[in-house]
Amino acid sequence: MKQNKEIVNKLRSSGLRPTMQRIRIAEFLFERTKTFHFTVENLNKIINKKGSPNKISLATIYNATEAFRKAGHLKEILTSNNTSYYDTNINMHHHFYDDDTNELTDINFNEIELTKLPHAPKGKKIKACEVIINITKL
Amino acid sequence: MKQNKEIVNKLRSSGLRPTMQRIRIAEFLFERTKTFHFTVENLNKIINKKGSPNKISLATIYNATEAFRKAGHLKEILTSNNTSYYDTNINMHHHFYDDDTNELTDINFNEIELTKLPHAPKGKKIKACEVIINITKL
DNA sequence: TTTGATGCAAATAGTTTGCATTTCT
DNA sequence: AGAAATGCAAACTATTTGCATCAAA
Repeated sequence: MKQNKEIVNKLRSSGLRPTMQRIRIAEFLFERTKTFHFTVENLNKIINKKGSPNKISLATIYNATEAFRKAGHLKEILTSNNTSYYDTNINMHHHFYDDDTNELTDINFNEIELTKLPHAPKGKKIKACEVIINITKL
Repeated sequence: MKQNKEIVNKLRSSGLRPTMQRIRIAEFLFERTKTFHFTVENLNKIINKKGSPNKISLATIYNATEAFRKAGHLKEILTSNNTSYYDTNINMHHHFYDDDTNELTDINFNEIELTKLPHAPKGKKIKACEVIINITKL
């Protein structure tokens, strides 16, 4: 098996066994400079595209994606349709949501300033905070 | 059929035929002072709870909810799970989303202050702006 | 060697669709 | 009458689960 030290360490240090499948998926997702938005179905098509060596089962792709999300390597994106979207950009950032086309676009976190936030209800703590700006055509 | 003038007018003035089913659903959703958050499945259970006179089919509840949303009487709330949530409060406001229980709670508009916003992409205008604060147990 | 991960298929959840029937205008 | 809405079941899509097998620690 090809040993990609960096990826193996990334997995290992998040408590994930570096299996062949996870390594392959992680290489695809994390060895890139530009942010990548995807659904599991997308990822499956790409990973298992014709000519790929060994197929990775869809269930495993779901598992790996979920494991990466739990480990903080992926962020789940809010949408109004019933499909989970993931984002390789785990930094805090916000989105434009186009009401006409249902498309999401990133907004850098420093383009928005939140100066007042409520307290979390008792027994709870704030984990994340996202702003969604709905846009429509003029 | 019981004739609820106010509800009938509300439907009629949004171009929706005031059918028995729509009137019953609309009465339940809109004749209240407190905001109500729901999924179609929730709404179905409530509308068709034991003892209810005539059953309204699930498909009709989906249709009516979507019709009300299109007419601007309901707002769809973005979440990261794969279920559509609706809100009877169509005014601009924000939400806590409890990652543990999947529950939504309103945050008054004035409890959050946004002091800096990006410009809308060209050809688009900002229509609304919402903040979702994810919370978890301590 | 034991713990966790994978693969497959079957199950489930949420939502949509097709079509005959009914209701509104 | 004509258009639109309803009800039901079947279809569909995204996701999860059960379980036997397999790989990593």
